[in-house]
Amino acid sequence: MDTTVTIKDVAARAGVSVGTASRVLSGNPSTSAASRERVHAAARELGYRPDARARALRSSRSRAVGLLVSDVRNPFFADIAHGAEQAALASSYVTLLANANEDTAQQDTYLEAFVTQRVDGIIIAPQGEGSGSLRALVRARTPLVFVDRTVDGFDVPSVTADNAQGVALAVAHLAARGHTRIGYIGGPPSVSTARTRHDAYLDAVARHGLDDDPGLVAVGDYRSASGAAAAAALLAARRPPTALLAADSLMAVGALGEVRRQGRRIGTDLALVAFDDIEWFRELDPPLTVVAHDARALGERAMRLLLDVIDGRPVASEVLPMRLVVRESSTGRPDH
Amino acid sequence: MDTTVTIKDVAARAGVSVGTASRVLSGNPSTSAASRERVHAAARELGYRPDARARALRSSRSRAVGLLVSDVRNPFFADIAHGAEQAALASSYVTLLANANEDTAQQDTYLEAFVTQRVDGIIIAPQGEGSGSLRALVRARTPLVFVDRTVDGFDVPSVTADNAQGVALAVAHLAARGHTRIGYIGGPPSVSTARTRHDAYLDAVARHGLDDDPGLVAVGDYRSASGAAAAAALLAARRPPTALLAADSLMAVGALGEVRRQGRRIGTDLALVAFDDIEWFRELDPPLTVVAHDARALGERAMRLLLDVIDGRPVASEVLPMRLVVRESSTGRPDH
DNA sequence: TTGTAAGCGTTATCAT
DNA sequence: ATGATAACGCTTACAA
Repeated sequence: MDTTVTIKDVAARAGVSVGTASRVLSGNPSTSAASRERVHAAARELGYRPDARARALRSSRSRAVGLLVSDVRNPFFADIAHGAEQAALASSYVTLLANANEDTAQQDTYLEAFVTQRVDGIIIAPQGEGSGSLRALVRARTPLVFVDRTVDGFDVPSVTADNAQGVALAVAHLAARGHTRIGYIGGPPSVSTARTRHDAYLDAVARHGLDDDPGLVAVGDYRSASGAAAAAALLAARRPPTALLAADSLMAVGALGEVRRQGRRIGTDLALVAFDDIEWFRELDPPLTVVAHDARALGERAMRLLLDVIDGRPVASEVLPMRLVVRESSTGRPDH
Repeated sequence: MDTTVTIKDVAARAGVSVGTASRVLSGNPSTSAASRERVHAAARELGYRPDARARALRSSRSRAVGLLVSDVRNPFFADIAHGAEQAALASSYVTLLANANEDTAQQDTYLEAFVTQRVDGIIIAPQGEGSGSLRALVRARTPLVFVDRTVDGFDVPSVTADNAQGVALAVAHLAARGHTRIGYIGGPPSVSTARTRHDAYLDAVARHGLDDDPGLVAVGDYRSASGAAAAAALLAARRPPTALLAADSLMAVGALGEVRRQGRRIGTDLALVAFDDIEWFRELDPPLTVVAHDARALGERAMRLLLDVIDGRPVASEVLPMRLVVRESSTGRPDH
């Protein structure tokens, strides 16, 4: 029996009007202790569950927010999602998690779905340049927050990591250990983090007076296979690097595999530093040195920012620090 | 300007009644070519986005489904979520993804949220024994499907993997390579997959006439740290195992780390077989032999099943096969 | 403090 | 095929 209990049933059982029932249930102070008592009792007995959609329709607040990440299967974004979700839950918001799957078309599909669902706001780790749907959202003044990545020309509050600092730390660490030829495996130029990290790499190389051979740079797409390909390209060069810096965890894993297939050993033959601290990176052989950001905090802060925007509070973008975690992949003695 | 375009605006612009506009927009055949033309044009020009909440309120179908996984940060569940989401999208359903975070209380919180949102159905990878909320859902005849795990005493259609077969394959493989003492790192008994796998292990050990020493079994909680602890316990035994079978990917990673810390080498000193094929398992050193299931297919099939239930079509539970992927972690020569 | 009633955006019923 | 109109479950003026 699909007997949905409505507020009407609760009111009837409590012997009050629906108006009173509604006021009690939504915490309106204009209620007597007596009716509060009886309404709550009735609701409990009937197993009443308010209909969020009806509520939203009338009050034009859905208490639902959309979160669009570029790839849920990337542990980094899974952590962001986790952090954001927990923060939303704490403010009794529901999170609709969508997965763009590194695909601009799917990103737009989901943005449309969010609009259709009339979410109160959206957090997005944007793909490439701003799509039409994204532009439309900004024009419609939909509460919006960027997380991890940004898009040029969009005036949207964001929570990002200090990527430039992260790269600087990594390069300084490798330089201090005597490396002068640091190979860089970058991400897709369409993503803001990839651009920032690449620039920071060039900058740090110059500042430390290291080799700025363009052959030391290879570009991937933030996926495992591209990291392997990039590593292969860098190592095949006439004068190969003695250290590798990978701009993303999955590409680092790919590079690791490629190096092993070539019969060389990370940590001793070749140093490796990766972005993103994934839980199991410390379990690899050898454990990986990483430039880490707190992905969970990133998601949490982004959600708080979004709720501020929704409530009309003033907001400012945030940049979270990165830190270097040194493990064996970069401390074995390089063979040069 | 928060100018939300409603169907009323569209109707006015098209010069028809809202009834006609609604019929056109929702594909009702009782419409003339002329009005179809004009309504669609008006909708396009105005940038009309139907309000899913209002639609759901009136039609009592939300075209939204809930998906509750036990841990989004576990790659296995991320893959399930991905598969389910894609299948939902193909039938123009929206997926609300929630994360129980291996916590029964949060599981209930989200189940409540799903009810409040009036989703059309729910897919769940259940925690422990059936909670009150879960029981309430069954009683209310909410369309429900279990994925990966089941709960005893609940008559709910499910999509699971053939865990018994998977364990049998793994044990047969190790037995064929001469191992007689296979250490087993099991999951929490509160989870159905853990129970099934444990039983299958005992069964296979008996069938192959291997050592059934109770000291060869250790129990973890499907998280990395517990895998390390379990491995430590097994290896500290008077007569340690020559091979390890881990009932979960994260515990396998933990075990890997522990073995390395003890200065022993997986593949040569000790064989290791893990459950779940994670993308980067093949990049580990050595690459891991796994018992694999297609997590994405699991999610996809579960979603199809759910949509069948929602539409009142007859359904039957499905069991997907597992397969053994042999890599170096189990093929190095064991030292016995 | 409480009841009454309008209305949120949409679909469904019933005439026409 | 189309137009009025009621209804979905809820919140919120407005009166009382």
